[in-house]
Amino acid sequence: MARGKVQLKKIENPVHRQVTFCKRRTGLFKKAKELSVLCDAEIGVFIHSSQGKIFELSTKGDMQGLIESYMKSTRPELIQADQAVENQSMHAKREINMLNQEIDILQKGLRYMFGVETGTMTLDELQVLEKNLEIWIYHIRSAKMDIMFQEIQLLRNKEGILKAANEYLKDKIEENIGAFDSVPSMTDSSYPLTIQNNVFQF
Amino acid sequence: MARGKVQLKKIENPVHRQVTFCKRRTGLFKKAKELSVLCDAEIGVFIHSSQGKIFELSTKGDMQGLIESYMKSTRPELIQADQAVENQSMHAKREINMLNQEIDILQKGLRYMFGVETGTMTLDELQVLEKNLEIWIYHIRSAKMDIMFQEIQLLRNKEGILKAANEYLKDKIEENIGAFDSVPSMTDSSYPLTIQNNVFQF
DNA sequence: ACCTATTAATAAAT
DNA sequence: TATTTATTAATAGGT
Repeated sequence: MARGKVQLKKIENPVHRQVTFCKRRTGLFKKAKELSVLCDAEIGVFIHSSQGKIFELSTKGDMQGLIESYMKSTRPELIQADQAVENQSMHAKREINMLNQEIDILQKGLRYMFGVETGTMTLDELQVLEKNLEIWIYHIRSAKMDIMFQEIQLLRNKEGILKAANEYLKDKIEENIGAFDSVPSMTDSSYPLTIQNNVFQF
Repeated sequence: MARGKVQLKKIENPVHRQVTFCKRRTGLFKKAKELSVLCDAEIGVFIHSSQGKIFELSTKGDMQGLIESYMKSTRPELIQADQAVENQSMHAKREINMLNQEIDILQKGLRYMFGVETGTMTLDELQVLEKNLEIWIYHIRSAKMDIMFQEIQLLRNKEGILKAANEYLKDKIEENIGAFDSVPSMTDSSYPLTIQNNVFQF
């Protein structure tokens, strides 16, 4: 637009190029500002020059905010990813806390077990520990009782089944006395004569 | 720039404004592209129209990359913050791993102490555990006894010292009966009449 | 969307 | 880098 058309290709003369860059950059920014004002738009422009310099214009506030709102409207998934990372971080911290607590408990338990602590423990602490152990023993005895009771029930059931089987067999034998060909074969397992091994695995 | 100057203020007529927006936006992008080609620059432009639409131009690759390199050169601290978050995340994961390993070890130790898995214990295992706990309680009671015995000894010693002090004082008084000027002064602390408080802190 | 009178931008010279 | 000026490019308003 002046004293000769310009070819749309890189200006080879570096001085010439630098001058044009400066002028047109100013012009571009001016145009951007005009457009922003005339049409009530928010515009961000950034230019990386071939010499590594950066020039920027943002018509509303700072470029950062403009970029952010640009990102929000064009790449919402990035924002979500960011939030996901933060959530992950929070979750990790909570998990670390939980694990540390668990370790505390386990360490305390081990120290108790090894008796390492009894040397440096006060009378009161030993008292508390003794109490805890007594409670623990109480729970263990309860568990033992439960198991034993279950086993007794199981044995009673087995006893009932066996008795019924015996009754059945006795009846059969009486029914068929003197008629050997109608005795039930051994492959008839409706009433088991043997108890599965695992029944006795207490 | 044609058929009359333009005032540098928002165009009130919406139709007119929209037309101008369209024309000048095209012009701005064209100028940006020209500048990019002529002067070998990388340019990013984004426009938020008043109607909420977004128009963008990036002369090299996609806007995302342009924004990223823009961020890198203008706000390196943001990139660092980002890396810090990632480092934190990595670190948290490593810490969780370490803690989990520690828990494994501790659990193994506990299991070893009990000689069993705590989850599904059999009657026999419970029996062993109960025995262990009883032994443990026995040790704790021994420790308690030791402490109490030591305290009794301490008290006996204190008693001895006090008795000796009393004897000494009695002798002194008898020695010096009727000669009040030679009674030991209260500042003489060779034989304490008072016992330090902490002696009684059992 | 196209036309064109007019303004704005700017290339080259200084 | 700033100014000048001849020239081109952009575009406001009308169709």
